[in-house]
Amino acid sequence: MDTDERIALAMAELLRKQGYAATGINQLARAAGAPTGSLYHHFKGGKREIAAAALRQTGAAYIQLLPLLLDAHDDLAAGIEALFAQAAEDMRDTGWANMCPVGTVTAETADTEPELREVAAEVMGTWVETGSRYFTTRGLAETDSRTVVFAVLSALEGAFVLARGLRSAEPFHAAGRTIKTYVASLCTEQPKTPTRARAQSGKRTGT
Amino acid sequence: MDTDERIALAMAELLRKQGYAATGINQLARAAGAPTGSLYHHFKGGKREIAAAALRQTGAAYIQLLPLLLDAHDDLAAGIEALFAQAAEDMRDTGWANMCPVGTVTAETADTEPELREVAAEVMGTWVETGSRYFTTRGLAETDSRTVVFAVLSALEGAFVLARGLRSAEPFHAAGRTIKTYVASLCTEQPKTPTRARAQSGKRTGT
DNA sequence: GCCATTCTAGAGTGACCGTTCTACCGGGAG
DNA sequence: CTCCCGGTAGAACGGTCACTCTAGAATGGC
Repeated sequence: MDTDERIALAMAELLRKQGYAATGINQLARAAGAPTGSLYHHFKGGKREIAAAALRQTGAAYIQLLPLLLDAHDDLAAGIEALFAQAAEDMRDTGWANMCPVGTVTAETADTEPELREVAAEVMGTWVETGSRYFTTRGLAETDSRTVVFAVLSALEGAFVLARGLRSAEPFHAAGRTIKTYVASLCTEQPKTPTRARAQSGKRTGT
Repeated sequence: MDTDERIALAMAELLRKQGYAATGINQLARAAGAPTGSLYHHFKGGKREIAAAALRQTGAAYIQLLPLLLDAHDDLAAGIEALFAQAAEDMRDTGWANMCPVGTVTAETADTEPELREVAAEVMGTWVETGSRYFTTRGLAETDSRTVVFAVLSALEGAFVLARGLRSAEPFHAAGRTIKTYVASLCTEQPKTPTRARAQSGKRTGT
């Protein structure tokens, strides 16, 4: 694996566990198996640039999970509920540590580190864009797709926080059930096309 | 105002803007208008104890908003949508800075500061308990109340993060609409047949 | 062989961290 | 008056911070 990637990956791991301010460069160096000097050789911008790279890397990886998990379900609403159940399981398996670094970093640095906030906004923007495009391919109207992806992301990020604090999977299940109901209500509103059994995905029209 | 309260209030303000690790004792002393020594006189536990007090204070204040905002609406579902709209407005008015300190601190310290995580869990616990009790008085079944309060809290905390990063109120509106639909479905549904193709008995505004 | 470049390695630097310490102030009790 | 004490004030302390600097090892072209 590329050294840059290894550093960014280690940073992402630390960010989601303890946030940006609490993560030290020396701690990162230890975690990444690289001396301090190497960190600054690969990322001349220092801690901030490493964090930015970590956010971008994580953001790209996370959004891929959406079609990966949802394509397995013909019923979109049920798929979304399963997605939340999966997130809950991951969270529990990692000892309630598996926060999303983008959320953590955004919450603590939006006012103090403008560059990181912009990177976070960029990542979230791709989430919304990619996600709403996917939901459109699953038969939702464009405005509904956007609403659903915002609802899913908000509920996920929030459930991460609640679950992390309470050490309970309940937030995920509640959020999943809620959005499942909403998506189901959208599907029944348009009895035109049943839209069932469709497996094609990944094909995207240029923007 | 009591000095202890003033310190905790200033801490809460800093926590929700920049989190726990990035908030220094000297910065807090400046913000609270008290010298370092006074801080340690009032809170022998230092930074951690002040943060704990801030979380408890904020938590108690926040949960009071729930009945305060929802009692104004006869229609519970509409009230919840209004609650999210209100949160969006506050967020925008404060320059997208108005995070919930409980969420921020939980996200960044759950693994590194066990005492703070426990305080956060205690606060969230009272939110769930108080909130579900309130929803029960509004006519929801007990299990539904619990689901709704978890969904509302998750969506709110998540929308804070998304909105803070994107500087947009859209997450709040999407989350509000979703939960409104869910609550409406709880109020109107007593279906004997699981037919989904049929329109629900209640009226639904398209939006 | 040579040299330049890339990357590793970690000691060094000044600034700031949370915390502790000492000094000081106002006022009630004797 | 003196003594005490809750509270104010900020200097001092050891430690850690992000970052820089210098030196050495590895690599590729000639």
